[in-house]
Amino acid sequence: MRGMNDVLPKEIGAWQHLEQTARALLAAYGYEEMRVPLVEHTQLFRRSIGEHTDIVEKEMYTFEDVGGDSLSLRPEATAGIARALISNGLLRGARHKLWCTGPMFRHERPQQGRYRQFHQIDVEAVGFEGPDVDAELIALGARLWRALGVTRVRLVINSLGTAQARARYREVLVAYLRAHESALDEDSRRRLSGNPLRILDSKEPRMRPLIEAAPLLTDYLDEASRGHFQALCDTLEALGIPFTVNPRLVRGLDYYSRTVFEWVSDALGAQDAVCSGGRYDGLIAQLGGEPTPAIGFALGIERCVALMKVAGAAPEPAAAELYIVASGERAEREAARLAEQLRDALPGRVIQVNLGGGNFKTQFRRADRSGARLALVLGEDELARGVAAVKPLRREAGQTDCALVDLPARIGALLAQERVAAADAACDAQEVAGAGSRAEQAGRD
RNA sequence: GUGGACGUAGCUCAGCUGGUAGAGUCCCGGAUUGUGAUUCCGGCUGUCGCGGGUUCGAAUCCCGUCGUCCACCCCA
Repeated sequence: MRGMNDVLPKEIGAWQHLEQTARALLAAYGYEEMRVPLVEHTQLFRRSIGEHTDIVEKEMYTFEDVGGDSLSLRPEATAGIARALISNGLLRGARHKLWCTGPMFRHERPQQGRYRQFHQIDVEAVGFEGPDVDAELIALGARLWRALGVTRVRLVINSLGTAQARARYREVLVAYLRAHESALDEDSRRRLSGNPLRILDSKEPRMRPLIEAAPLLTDYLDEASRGHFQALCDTLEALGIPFTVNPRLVRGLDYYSRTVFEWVSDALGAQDAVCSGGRYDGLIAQLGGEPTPAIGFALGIERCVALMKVAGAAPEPAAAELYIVASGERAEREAARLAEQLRDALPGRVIQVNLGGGNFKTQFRRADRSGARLALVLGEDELARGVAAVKPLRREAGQTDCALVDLPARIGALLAQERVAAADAACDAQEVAGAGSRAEQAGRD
């Protein structure tokens, strides 16, 4: 399927590392996981995201179910979460810190970092009005990058003000753009009536001078929004989180108000936003719930994984630690028994027993490819003597016999030792690589 | 939705102005009948993306289609 990807075992390590890191961090900030359906009534998205947005106009997977209802695969998570809070009666002045993860669907032309089925981690703080929570969400993002070792991201923020302030600005902007209508490109002319603020985001070089001379939303903010934004900036500075204010950052979903932000990277090609969001103080009321302020963001998992790869922070899949080689019917049965015994004694260790027979050559080849640091050898000789041979596979050392009854303790100790050796080797390798890149850097300077 | 590049072995790719497909790697076997990773020797693998057209003859030229990638657009 176009734009739909398989995540293979080779890459799943990065996904799991991201998910586990985020899960732990979110729990530590007091956010609770929730899950909502992949499918909602089409109307929910039309009303929340906005009729004139590209997402609703041309990117939704919409279909009629057997009962005749128009349903859509969710193109984003916030609408579904807002709906869930309303329909489960969870508002009534309550406050919620929530998160959710899963696939989203948009029918776009795929390119780097943009897929038709993509995955997000979505974080929402509902019922919080002040700028303190805006700063907390951004701090959470900053901490996630640090925890993942992702470095090539920077924070861009802006304030859209209240709906009223934005409406006022919109009139001014449209008037300005109409006055220069002949200078607008085709896309911008189309957006003039539907979504004029998005014109400010245009990458068309011809449009640059016009956009730069346009009136700024910042100058039309209401006092309360201005204060809110200033407080956010002050808090970010106090937290030592660098940011830039981009008065032309507008976001493409209609429900945003006041604070909007994006974490962008120069390492992702044209799709440079890894994580972005903003405040949506009016959305819940608009969907029929009690007026409740809220803010949230979505992190693109595929894009984040790409950044982890760039940073060399994407872990390899876990290698085997012990591989059990056995030759002969009796030895194979004994190997299966020993493997289970070792799994009891050493939970968490990756123990693979040779499956499907094969001569010693074949089995040792498999042992090598499994990445195991130790091989346990069980043949007729060993069986007759009541021992198994233990052979290190990753360093020069002879194999030694070990009585079967002593195996759990012995293997446990040896694997611990091997782990230390592996960590040392990795450390050395990193130092060498580090020295290399430092040298390169010096060379460039 | 628009534009551009590209689809040849499991993978990375070569294949000239049309003459019926090749390298490296991987995998398998042997050297070594109880020992991997190295070395040497031998071997397997193809609807040349798919469909049509031009031609005596198409991987090669033309058209269509599907897919991948990149950019516009949009956004995570």
